[in-house]
Amino acid sequence: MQIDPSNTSDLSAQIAKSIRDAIVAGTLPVGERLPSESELAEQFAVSRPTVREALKRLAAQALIRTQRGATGGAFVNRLTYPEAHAQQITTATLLLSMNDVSFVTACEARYALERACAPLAAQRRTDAQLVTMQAEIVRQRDPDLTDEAFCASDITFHRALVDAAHNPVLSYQLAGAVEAMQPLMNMITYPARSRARIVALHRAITAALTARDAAGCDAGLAALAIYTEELADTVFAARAAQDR
Amino acid sequence: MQIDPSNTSDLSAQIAKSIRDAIVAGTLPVGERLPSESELAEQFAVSRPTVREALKRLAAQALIRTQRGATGGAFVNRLTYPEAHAQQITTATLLLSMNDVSFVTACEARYALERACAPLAAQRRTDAQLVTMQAEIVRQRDPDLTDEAFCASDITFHRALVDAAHNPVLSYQLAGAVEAMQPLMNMITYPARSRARIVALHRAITAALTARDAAGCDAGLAALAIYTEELADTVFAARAAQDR
DNA sequence: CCAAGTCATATGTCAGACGTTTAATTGTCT
DNA sequence: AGACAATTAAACGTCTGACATATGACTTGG
Repeated sequence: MQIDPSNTSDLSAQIAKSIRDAIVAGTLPVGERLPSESELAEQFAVSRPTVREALKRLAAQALIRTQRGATGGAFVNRLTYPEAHAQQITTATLLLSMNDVSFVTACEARYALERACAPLAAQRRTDAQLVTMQAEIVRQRDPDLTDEAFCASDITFHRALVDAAHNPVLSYQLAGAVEAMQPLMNMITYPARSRARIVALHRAITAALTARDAAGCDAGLAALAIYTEELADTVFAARAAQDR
Repeated sequence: MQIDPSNTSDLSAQIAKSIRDAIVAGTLPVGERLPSESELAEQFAVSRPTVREALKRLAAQALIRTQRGATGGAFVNRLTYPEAHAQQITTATLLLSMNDVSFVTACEARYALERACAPLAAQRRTDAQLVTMQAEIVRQRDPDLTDEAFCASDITFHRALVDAAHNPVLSYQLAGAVEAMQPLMNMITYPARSRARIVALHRAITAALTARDAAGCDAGLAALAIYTEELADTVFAARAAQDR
């Protein structure tokens, strides 16, 4: 492994890229121990702090993990679903919050993705998912529930719906997207949301899933999407009136 | 901004988390310049290399960008779609390659996601997307095309399909997933794939999109999904026979 | 008033050192 | 001989101080 010595700056980025490429290409398999920091420094002909900066970059992406001690070092990390999921959420959250993504765009994407797994969920849902969803519905009917708790329950409900598809890749993709969008959606729909209506739709979706009714599940999600957009319209109209 | 001084290790991770939280919370808005490395070192009561490691972690996630020179420093970066997209691809690629994701699982997720945007694509596709898709079909009919080039063309085709939904959030989510899964799919379907059949399905999908026929588009994608699974069965059967 | 040179600032990099963690090795005692 | 305790070595985590380099701002001369 060597880097371009002519490029005078950002050595740590070059080294990080070099190692990352080796990992992606499979040259460094999962669990493999990288050379020690001193050895890497010698190989790349840079100082140890520079190597360390490169390793920190990789650690931030969960590509490696480090261990101290005699048999310590940097090891190629197996990227787990929870880790990838966490990265997905932060990235998506920042993307949404920093780019003035309109509410309709986010909402549309969220429900399009969620409806994508409705057929699979209807086919494969287990009792565990149904129990989770029903429990969340019970919680959501409690009038004393704070708005924050209602949101959290909503996320759990939809997470169970996604998990019912029993496809980890879909779960990873969708749950990340849904969770990242939820704060945005809540922020906007808080003032106008009618819990009763939402709970009714949640019940309808759960019932469809119980009956393994893919079309019904899809219809429920579609209705939820429409209702959410209505809410957004109401909120935006109210804001416009207030600004006047 | 302060950190827990009792925790004796992983100071750079703590500092990175602290700054990341400030960015996510909006305390540090986009474009804002962070204090200089020396100032941060003083604030957190650590040395400059430690601060630098923390900053490199954030840079690896595209949360900040650094500039050298007199008015330089670390600035909160606006996360753009291309950046998020690139991160998405590396994460998803590693997740798939490191976790023995079965082909059917990946394939199922990929087509479920792609079908999610079929209705929107049928409704909103512009001539530009149709032109792109038709051009790729022409290229794919060239018998001299290498397997690699055929793959690349396939990605471009499906990317145009996704972009036709005209929802940047969907594009970011889906294109990342599709691109990450493509190598896996190609690796498995290479030996058995019939280009003529694939091109025929691509033509059907493009025709449906031209006619703004959402159901037809969905059907075409469904057929492509089924065909891909058939291919996988063939390949796995052949491998099993070879192993005997 | 403009242009060229100088300066200050901040990042990028290096060298060397010390502390801490951890496991393997060694040594001693039962 | 075997088990437990002390030593040792390897590696990461952090610090100090320094120098190199890029770049905008200031100063100065025409």
